[in-house]
Amino acid sequence: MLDERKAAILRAVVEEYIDTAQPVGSGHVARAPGVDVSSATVRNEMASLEADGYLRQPHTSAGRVPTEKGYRFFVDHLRAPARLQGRSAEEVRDFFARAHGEVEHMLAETSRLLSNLTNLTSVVVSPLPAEATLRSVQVVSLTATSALVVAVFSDGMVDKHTIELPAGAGEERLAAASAHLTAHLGGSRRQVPGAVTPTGDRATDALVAAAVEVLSMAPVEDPEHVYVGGTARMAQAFDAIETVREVLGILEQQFVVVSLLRDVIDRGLHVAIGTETGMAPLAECAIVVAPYDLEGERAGTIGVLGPTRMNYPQALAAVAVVSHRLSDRLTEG
Amino acid sequence: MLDERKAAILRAVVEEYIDTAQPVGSGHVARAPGVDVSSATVRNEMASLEADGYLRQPHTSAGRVPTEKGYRFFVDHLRAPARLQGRSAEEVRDFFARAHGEVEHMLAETSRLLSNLTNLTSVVVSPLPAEATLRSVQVVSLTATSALVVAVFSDGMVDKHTIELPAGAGEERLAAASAHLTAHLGGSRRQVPGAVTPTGDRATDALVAAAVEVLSMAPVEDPEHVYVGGTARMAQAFDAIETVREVLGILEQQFVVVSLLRDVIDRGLHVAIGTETGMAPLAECAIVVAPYDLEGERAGTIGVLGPTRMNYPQALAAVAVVSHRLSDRLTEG
DNA sequence: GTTAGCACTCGGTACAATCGACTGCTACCC
DNA sequence: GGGTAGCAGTCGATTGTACCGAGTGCTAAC
Repeated sequence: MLDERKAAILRAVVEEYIDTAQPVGSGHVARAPGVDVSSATVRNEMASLEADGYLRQPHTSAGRVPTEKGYRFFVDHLRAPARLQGRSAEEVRDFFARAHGEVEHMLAETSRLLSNLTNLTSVVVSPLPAEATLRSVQVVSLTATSALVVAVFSDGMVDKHTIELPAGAGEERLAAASAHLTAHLGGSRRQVPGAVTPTGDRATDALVAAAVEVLSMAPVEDPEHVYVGGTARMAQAFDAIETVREVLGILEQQFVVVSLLRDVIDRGLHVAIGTETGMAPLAECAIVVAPYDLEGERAGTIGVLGPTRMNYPQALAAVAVVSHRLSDRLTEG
Repeated sequence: MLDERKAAILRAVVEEYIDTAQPVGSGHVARAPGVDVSSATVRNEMASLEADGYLRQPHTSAGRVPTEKGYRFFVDHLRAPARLQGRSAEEVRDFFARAHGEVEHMLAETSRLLSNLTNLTSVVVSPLPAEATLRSVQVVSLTATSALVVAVFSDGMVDKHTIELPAGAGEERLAAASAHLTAHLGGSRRQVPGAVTPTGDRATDALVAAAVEVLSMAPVEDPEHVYVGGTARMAQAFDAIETVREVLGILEQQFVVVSLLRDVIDRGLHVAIGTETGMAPLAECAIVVAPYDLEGERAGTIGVLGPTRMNYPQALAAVAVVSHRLSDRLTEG
């Protein structure tokens, strides 16, 4: 553990570096509020902090830069939980006041909001629909030989799958199949049972079986949705174009992004810094995440992604407030 | 119009520049196949091409670089319509052979395919559903006070909207409303009429009216979908990070992207180069687009976006082949 | 009309000198 | 003993200079 003075110096270095992106010298730190010693003393302490792995010197005769360990200490020992700035708080309030429409639409907009608030790239993962129950199944003919199986879940999600129409399936059979499916599958979870009791009518049963088949393989087809916003801000954060390219490459792989966020949450973290993310291309990035609830249950995750020298207090505050408000909005609306 | 020799020289400059991204000198051009004159002659011709605005000199003692006008001439006078490379053609065939699932899913995958084929950023705009007719409307209760209105269209698209449930709307009323809505709206276009003949039952009519209201304002809520893929490749194309940032900023505004593509198509173009795109931040970009059909009607648009020095023959071939195959797949499947 | 040859231009690179923002260390002070 | 002032030293960044080479325009010869 660091004594109070070392902590204050480390804090000053991190804050200054976040602000300027330049190595921080002892002079600047000595001038910082909360540090009331001379630059010489600061130098001694910084040498000690470097020995302990909190700081790093890009080269002799340069200032210090925080290491991952340094950032980690910084976020673990933030003074106040940090409220959102006046303007930003207002923006969030306005947003949720006029938020409306379907869940998907709102999540997409939320991603935009987060990105605007933090000036970082944002990620919103849609709810894991494990908790939702099936409310209705409808088979609607499209052409003479194909139909659409539409399943409505209690959380407002809709799954759809095209099927080939078995021969001899008239409108009345479609209606019968729809009614039968809704009656027998209604209330079940996303994982639909593999078979349903027969209706007695041969052609209807063929329809029902086809519908059940596509419904039961739903999870493969339709993974959780990810809304990524503000990728352009990634290009501002780094001046090495190669880094930008790598990070964008990661962001394009939705599956990777989802498991990244889930992984961080599962480890009980709110912040993952550099290699803590477990992904090599994100060595120079950090993510700040928070889960959001739907009807009291953990549903999805929101987060922001930026350079390790992001403004952590601001990002934490934004993510926390938005996840909170989003939870409220989703369960009440 | 350019004589044959000037055209050959211009072509050589463009091809070399696309390949190397370096200003092209007279020596390289003289050595190019199809140009059988000395470098001195090439110099004279290049000076003339520069005077006519086809080429540009970054500085006095540098080689030449094509201008927008130069690229334009190049694409307008391509020798062969250019088939796709062996490997790529195979990739496209494989893709459409195993393509399956819903339209949305296929379009998203198509975007990935295009991006892989061309090594550029790709854009796929989903079909304008003007031609689709309404097949079924279903009102499904979610909670005690809210329900979901699910509309199924003949092209397999599904619209959904949550509504507040009027008091006293039991399951049987929901069913009645669903049946009534399907009966009276079935066959209509995306633009739903503002009112429907009453059923005679007060509570059911309230439900029907609420459903019709959200359905008729559908276009505002749910604009055409855009699938953008391979944004990471944008970061490879430019070394000025500022350019990357601006272009990514554009790509995040779905509405802008949609109207950009539509605008190009409407002008009867397949390629828009630099300022031809009409967007200042895309001054260093070019786009190659093609419409695709659904049941014989123009439906949506696909395209690629890259630097003005992209490989036009390859991009044109890829976009053409993919749009063609996609049209086939959509109308047959 | 084409081409060889030549003088000239100018960006890029390599190298040296200088500058300045740092550091570590030592000596001194309370 | 802990804190501090002062000083010598380090090293990236900047500036200046010389040079190289790719490429040009022009002229004279074929």
